[in-house]
Amino acid sequence: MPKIGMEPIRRKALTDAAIEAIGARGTMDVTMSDIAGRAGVSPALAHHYFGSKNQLITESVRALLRELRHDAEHALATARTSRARISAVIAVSFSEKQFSAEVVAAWLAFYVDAQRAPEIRRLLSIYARRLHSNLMSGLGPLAGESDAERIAEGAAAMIDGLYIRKALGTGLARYDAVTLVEDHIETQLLEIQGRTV
Amino acid sequence: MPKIGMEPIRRKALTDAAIEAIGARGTMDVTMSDIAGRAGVSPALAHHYFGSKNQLITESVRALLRELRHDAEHALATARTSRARISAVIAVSFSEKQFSAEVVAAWLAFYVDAQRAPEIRRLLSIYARRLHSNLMSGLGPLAGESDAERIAEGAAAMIDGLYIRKALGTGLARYDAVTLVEDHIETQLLEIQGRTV
DNA sequence: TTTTATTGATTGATCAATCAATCAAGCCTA
DNA sequence: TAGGCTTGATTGATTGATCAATCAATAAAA
Repeated sequence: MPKIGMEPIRRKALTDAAIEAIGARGTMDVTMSDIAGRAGVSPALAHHYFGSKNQLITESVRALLRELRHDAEHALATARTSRARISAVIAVSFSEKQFSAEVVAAWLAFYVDAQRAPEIRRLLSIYARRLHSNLMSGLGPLAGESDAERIAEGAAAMIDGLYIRKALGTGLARYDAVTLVEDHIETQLLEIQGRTV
Repeated sequence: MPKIGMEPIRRKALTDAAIEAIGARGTMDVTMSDIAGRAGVSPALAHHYFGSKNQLITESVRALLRELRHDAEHALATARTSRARISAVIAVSFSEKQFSAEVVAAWLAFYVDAQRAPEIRRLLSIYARRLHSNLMSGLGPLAGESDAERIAEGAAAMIDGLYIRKALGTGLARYDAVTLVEDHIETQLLEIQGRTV
């Protein structure tokens, strides 16, 4: 059984399993046993590779963020206009993968864990800044500095809020969520035009 | 020491202490010891009055929501116009008390706990519906049915999102948060007027 | 003396973390 | 190329700490 070069395979399986477990329970309090079981290994092996539960969790968040960044970069790369960039950012935020009940639940759990673990907080702050700057990359050319900032801030808050509501089960469907954010931005941009024309 | 009629006093002290403890740690994993200590009693007494940790937590959420409803009702009662009703709802959501780091952290922790405890989920759903209907009480007279619904949905999501960001420490100040939501609603209402006039 | 308030001590369960032991692959050397 | 040596992979069992929950006991009203 023991083949060489297992490390990267096990690490990936374990971080995936951690997000899966946290998403399924909707809470941070999953056991190493549960996570390891989902990854098909013993709890002891998880400790062997990650040293502690905390480090496994941190690596899992890092992996989730990496994936999200990858998706965002890809979506932005294929957008031709500023307006299209904005829509791309929104579409990624509400993509099937990211807006699933499981991932949203894990996401929310991580937000709470950030209160305790500074490294998690740091990672989530990076996500918040990235969402903001991605929105700004589309809004910048379409509005003045302060207007763009304000619109981005509102849109980002709305996106996060729609996530929470999804986690609670009272949330909107993906399509409606996208429409709501798009409408907010569209209306704000229209109002700016009306002001200058 | 043992005086008669202590029960209501202890219950209040314990639910207050629970929110305080959860807010301070930013997590649901506070011990009965910690909560009881803050209330100045022994852990055993907390069990005596509430039966279990779960019930104490549930009662604490109920108390928090009761307070929020009370504030909202009071603010709405003194609002003269529809527009003032909207502002009143926003003002309560971002009142000094509700938007403090501690309460926001507790709030977020409860959202996560809702995944596990159906009763908590039920209570938070009630809050979400109430926020929505409070907003609608002001928006209803100012816009058509479907427009009002849409604007309320967006505003509610934005409010929740601003809460999350506050919890993460990257959030806006109270004044800026209020301004952002007010601006969203104002701009949406203007756009509707422009459409019909 | 019955009832209410209150606690210290104990129990039992749950877990993260550690450790010693096993097992198989490559690798070196005679 | 056969036989040992090393190293990475893996686990079962154990430890130690933490807590919720229980209980028996005490103390003061009424």
